[in-house]
Amino acid sequence: MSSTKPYHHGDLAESLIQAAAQLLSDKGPAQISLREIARLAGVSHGAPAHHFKDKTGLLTAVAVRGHEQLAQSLRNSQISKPVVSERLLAAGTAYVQFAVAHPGYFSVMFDTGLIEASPTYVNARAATQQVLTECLEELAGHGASAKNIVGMQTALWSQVHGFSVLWLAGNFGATDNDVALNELLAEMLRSIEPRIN
Amino acid sequence: MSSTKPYHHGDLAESLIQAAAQLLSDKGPAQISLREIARLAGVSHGAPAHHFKDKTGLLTAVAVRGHEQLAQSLRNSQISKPVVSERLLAAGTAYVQFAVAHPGYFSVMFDTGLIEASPTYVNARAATQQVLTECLEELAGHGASAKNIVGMQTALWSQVHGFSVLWLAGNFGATDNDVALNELLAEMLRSIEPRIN
DNA sequence: TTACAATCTAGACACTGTCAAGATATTATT
DNA sequence: AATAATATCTTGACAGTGTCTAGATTGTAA
Repeated sequence: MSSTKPYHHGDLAESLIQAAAQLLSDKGPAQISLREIARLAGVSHGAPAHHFKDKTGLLTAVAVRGHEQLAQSLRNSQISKPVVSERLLAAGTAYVQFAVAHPGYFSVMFDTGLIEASPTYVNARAATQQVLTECLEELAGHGASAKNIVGMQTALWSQVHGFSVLWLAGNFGATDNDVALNELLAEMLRSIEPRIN
Repeated sequence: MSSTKPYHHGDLAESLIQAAAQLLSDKGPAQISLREIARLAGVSHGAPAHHFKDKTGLLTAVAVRGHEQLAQSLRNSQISKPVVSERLLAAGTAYVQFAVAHPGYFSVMFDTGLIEASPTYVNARAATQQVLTECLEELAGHGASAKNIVGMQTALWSQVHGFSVLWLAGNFGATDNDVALNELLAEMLRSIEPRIN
């Protein structure tokens, strides 16, 4: 029986990313340590160094993973919504729902003080932004100018990002009330409309 | 001449808040230590404990100070703008300009992982929110319902907060280009309009 | 003047991130 | 198949951190 764990882990890099995401979700970026992540993954405190340059490197990998998942969520949100205005609402809702469902990932995905602007990260972040851009570009056929698109993407992105941050920080009341969240979010997204000029 | 510094500092609490704000602005919340703040204030590493419970307590005091200043900036932004739509634009611009001008304060003002939800802090944060509410309430006389006000405040706050966060994180390009900031911000605020229903 | 309290220093502790050296396992080469 | 080279992981060390305790210094009030 003696199932002593092997000296080599198998897929430690992946385990570390998942352990980090778990702890980030539980305690937030300010309360986690690299050594605790290693303990949760079942390895010694020095092991992570062979897969990630340092703590920042690991958190950057977590951020990249988060962006990949967020971009995918945004893409999926579009498919079943043929109407443009509905599509914007669906994408915005998907953005916020991702942030609330994965606060661990979300907490590092845009924090330049915790992560590193590596090419991989910059690309992953740009991919997320690209989905939002595509989402807005369809409005061009409805009278919006190219310059107007920039302002509207900035508006949509800022709005759903700000809502996510403020919600997670408890500025809109209890953070675990999904019904209240969806109501307030819909209320917010309904309270404005794109101005085509 | 021997101007040896006195054993008692004089106003250490205030000096610690300012030293913390300085370092927060320079290096961000993740890279600062309580001991370094104490060194910058010219006292030993144990001194802060007599004025703030712990590191979280000091950062909370910084957050309170930040909210006081932001609320004041928002109030000042309203006075010279009699037209409602202009007033919203002025308040939103003031919010973002505060965030960019005082990134140290802004970095802790909404971070529940770094600060403590003390009554003082909650009150200071509520005061900021109250200014935004007053800003929107004037719209009620122009056809907006009370329920609609909630959505619109959420929209305005989320938008300017999200813009601030995304800008500071470098998602809109260089973070030190004030001209580009004001252009993009105006473009964003112009790209939507309140929907009165 | 003398207690008393407030303020600050100094030392200790466990914990952190990172580095270097060594142990163990896998892969490549012959 | 035997051996060399590489990748992976452990262990120990180091300075730095937050926080606690005890003691030194100063201000205040009786």
